[in-house]
Amino acid sequence: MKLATWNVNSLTARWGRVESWLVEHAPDIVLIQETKQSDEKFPFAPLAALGYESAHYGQGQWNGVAILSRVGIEDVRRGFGDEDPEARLIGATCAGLRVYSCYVPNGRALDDPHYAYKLEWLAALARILAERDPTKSVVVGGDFNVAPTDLDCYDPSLFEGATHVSEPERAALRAIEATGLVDLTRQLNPGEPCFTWWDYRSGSFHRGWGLRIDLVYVDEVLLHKATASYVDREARKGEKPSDHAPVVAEFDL
DNA sequence: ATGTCACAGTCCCTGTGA
Repeated sequence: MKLATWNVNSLTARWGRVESWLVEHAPDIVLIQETKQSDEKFPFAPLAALGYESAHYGQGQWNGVAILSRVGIEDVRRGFGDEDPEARLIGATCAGLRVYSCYVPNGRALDDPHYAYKLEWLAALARILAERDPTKSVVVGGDFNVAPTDLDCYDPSLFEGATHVSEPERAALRAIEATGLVDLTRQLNPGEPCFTWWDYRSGSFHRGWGLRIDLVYVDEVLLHKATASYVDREARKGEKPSDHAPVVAEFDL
């Protein structure tokens, strides 16, 4: 079973690249972030032609998350509950696995109200994961907008006082891990940076100025069934790429 | 620390968000 997570930075702008990537890599389950589409614009039919059922939580101009599955999609949950101001979380059950696609708020700056919203959002995610059905394996993937450790940042000295690396954000990730989850890409690639995002500006990708902020959390059962987790840097190259590369996880179920 | 990209509306430029 092959699962991928990818912040596409507008599915409208990225459709051609996403379609060819799905054909080439043939993942079974795909977690998408930043579709930047309403549900009306989401390409349900073209995805169905590729063999994927889809669930989308769209907002329009900003945010928007989706799950694509070739192995069934049931019990879709959009957001945390009744007072979700932004479309950043969708969950579904695919082939018996509970999967979540997450687009964690950026935070903008440590003194910005959006940073407090980011921490509250991560705490809400930890709460629903703590309350999950413990008999069902879970995958929580997406753009977390947090580099879990300094290894996940190309130059920590440039990020002092910035978002994405602050201690409260990292503690919020540890609270998610404390519900029984493991950062799969890091677990399978100890010591390797495995960056997933590079700023469009300044030729960051070619200079290696990246962060690892797109993460795949799995429970212990799935950890032991995992055979690989890697970043497809090829998808960050060429014409009109997203600023994020897909992260892939493979399991022998 | 910025040599970019995508979006919508003010609509072929500008402000916002990343």
